[in-house]
Amino acid sequence: MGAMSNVERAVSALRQMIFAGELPPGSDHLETELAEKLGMSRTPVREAALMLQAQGLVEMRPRRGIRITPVSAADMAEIYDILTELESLAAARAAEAQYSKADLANLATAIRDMDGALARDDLRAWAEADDRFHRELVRLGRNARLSMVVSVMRDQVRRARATTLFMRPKPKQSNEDHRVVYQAIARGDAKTAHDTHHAHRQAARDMLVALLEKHQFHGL
Amino acid sequence: MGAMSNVERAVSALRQMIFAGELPPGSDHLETELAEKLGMSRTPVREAALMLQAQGLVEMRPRRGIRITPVSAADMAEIYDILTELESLAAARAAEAQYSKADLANLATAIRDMDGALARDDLRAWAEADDRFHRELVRLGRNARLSMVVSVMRDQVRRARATTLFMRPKPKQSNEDHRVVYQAIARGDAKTAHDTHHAHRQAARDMLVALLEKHQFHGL
DNA sequence: GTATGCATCTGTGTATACATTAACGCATGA
DNA sequence: TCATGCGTTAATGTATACACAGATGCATAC
Repeated sequence: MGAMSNVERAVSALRQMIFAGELPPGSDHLETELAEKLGMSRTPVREAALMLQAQGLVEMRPRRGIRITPVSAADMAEIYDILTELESLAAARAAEAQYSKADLANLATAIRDMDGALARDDLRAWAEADDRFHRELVRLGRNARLSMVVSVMRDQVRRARATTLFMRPKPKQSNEDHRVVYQAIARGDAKTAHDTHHAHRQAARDMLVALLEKHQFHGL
Repeated sequence: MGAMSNVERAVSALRQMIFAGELPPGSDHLETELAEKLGMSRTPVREAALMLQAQGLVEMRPRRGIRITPVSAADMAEIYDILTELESLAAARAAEAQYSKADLANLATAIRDMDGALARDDLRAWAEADDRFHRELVRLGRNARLSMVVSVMRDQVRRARATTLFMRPKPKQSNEDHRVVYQAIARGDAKTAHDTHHAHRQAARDMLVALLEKHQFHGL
């Protein structure tokens, strides 16, 4: 049943609290404090923090506590640059892999869901489906390490998105792009898949960074 | 003096032992065993292992010990794909940054050192200077996260290189490429810097993967 | 000879204790 | 008022203890 160690529990709990904003960016938390809150001893909390530190979600500073890493607009630019390159590579590789329509079903579904969510003005559902599309795209690229790096970066993006989702223009062009990428992959056109996705991400990057800078979220 | 924690000591010591082949890929080691060898208790060893695990150098499997991650030819292909994309981006960004000749001194030195090493047939010195060139290139790209990801990937490459260095053809084209990249950066030509470096890395990838497959280093 | 179950044993996951050392406040002096 | 130094306090880094669970080997049954 409880086939889950305390370390794993601590990792999920801390992640959730960070994404929910319960542990705000820039805030410090003592190991003892978190241990008590999670109902376990310091040891698993420390190990969990170590893992989250490796993913850039927290920083452990001796005697100052575990700090929830703040993410500035400049940081987000860095992150998006990496995402752009790696996801585009994944798109190209996916196109080269000669997938069948069936293999691409998840992609198609995600696109449809985004359309639906957009029609209903349901931005949360849109964001969820968008995430799903990008995750699936990377998976199809068949590079386990790339997937891991991307997922770490995406975690950071998600933190920023929580606050910017309702400030940004409606993602209309976005779905056009997804469709082009999908079709390019379906017909094995690696260059188009790559370049379209690259432009897609770069546009998202510029929009988001501008938004963050404008609203001076210099350390969210 | 000893302003270095046991965890830090354990991390360096383990890294060194891994790179030196003293802890061979695929081998398992109990926490107690390593703790004794390093002259400390299990706690810092565990924490060090956790960090190295996040970098993909070891895997901790309950009750089976700490395994030194083996790297197959397929793994190396994955790793090089990531390196190729991210380093090329760094090259492009470096070109955009309008660096002065003085800023690029380290690059120039590395290239000169490679020339010298090649003339003396000193492959070790060549590899060291090559590493230096690539590290500096990434640094000039000014993306801290990218630098970290690349450095993790490069650690893996280094492990494979140790065994393949003396099997590969003399890296002659290599230095031509470096020179072109350098000049492109110097004159602010991002596209040439990017594309040249991209091709450079891809060629290295293909050569190395072929070499590894041929010699059936299926888990070194 | 092979499969199945059980007992043993050992390594890990976690809690806890403790020494160290950096941060903080206060007092002292300029 | 502000800087400097010292003592106190408290958080961490590390060691250690211990319970649990999974692996291993053996015995037994088929």
